[in-house]
Amino acid sequence: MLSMTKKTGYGLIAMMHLARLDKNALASAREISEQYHMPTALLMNVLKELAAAGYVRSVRGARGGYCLSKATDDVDFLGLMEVLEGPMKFAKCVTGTVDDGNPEATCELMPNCPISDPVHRVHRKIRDYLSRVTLSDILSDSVDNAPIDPTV
Amino acid sequence: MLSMTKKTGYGLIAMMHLARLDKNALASAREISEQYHMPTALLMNVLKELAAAGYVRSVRGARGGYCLSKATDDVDFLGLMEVLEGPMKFAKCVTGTVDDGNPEATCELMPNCPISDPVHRVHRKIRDYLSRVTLSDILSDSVDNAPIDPTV
DNA sequence: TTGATATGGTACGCCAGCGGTCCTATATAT
DNA sequence: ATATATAGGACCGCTGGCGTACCATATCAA
Repeated sequence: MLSMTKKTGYGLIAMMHLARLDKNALASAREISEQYHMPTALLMNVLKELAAAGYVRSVRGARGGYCLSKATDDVDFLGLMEVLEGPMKFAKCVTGTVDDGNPEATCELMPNCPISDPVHRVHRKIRDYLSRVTLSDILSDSVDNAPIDPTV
Repeated sequence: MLSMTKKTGYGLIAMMHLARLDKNALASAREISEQYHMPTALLMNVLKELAAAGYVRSVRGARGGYCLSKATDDVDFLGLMEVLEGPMKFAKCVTGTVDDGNPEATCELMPNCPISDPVHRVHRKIRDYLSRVTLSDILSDSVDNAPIDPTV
């Protein structure tokens, strides 16, 4: 249904929280989860994944926690989503990384799928859009309202 | 994972096929499904739903079948998707019809969700984009490649 | 009139993936 | 030494996507 998962939502909230911390400050998974009423154990998993992907830096042990490891301008919505959900696929037959190498990723069912081309274009368009939405945009609540160019 | 369902893919292919028929010609679900190697029973269900929603006209009985009941310019991707998948929800807490009445649809978890606003904007942007992609665009393979305005 | 062919409507089953929990190991501040 | 934190797993229930099946109804053709 074209929806992002809750993990992405939790991750986004956590990233926003970390972005607002003072320099060199840390926040623990427990702190964040309680503040925003998110399931603690689940947010822990999310932060682990974000740490493994290099989006946040972790400090272990008592008084430990997480902080951002990227500038907010360098964090994009698509990247965050793909860390937590795997490669975006607008259609099942569309390979993750904008057709990584093979432009016409073979459809499981049809050798030459009649809708492959337009679906790929829509896929790429949404993907590009999401990759341009940064954490800065989200923090400043300045997500653009101008309509996306409708040309298919 | 932001993906459309197979039903939508099947529906799209069927609509394309019907759009290319001669005037007053019909095509049966069986014909279409066999031509594009789609599961017949499933495509039958899809066409039933499209007929109920007024996207195609049905003729029952032997030699019956389906034909388009709208101009290809009046069929948009979003509408088709929503007929077959239900209202699009970029996030679980986003109500279907672009916040039908209540602009700040209440989040199930958080009274005032910290990401509600930007998520709503992204939701609306993708939704608007998809509503501007028409069956004509898809048929003519002219789906726009210009990037979507990145302002969040 | 009868049979073949088509849609209308609905119910059902399988299964992957999402959402969430829990356990053990490791690191560190007090 | 203990409490607190992350690291890295395994595990599991449930929803939703995908596909099948069944019966009723409509229509063409022999």
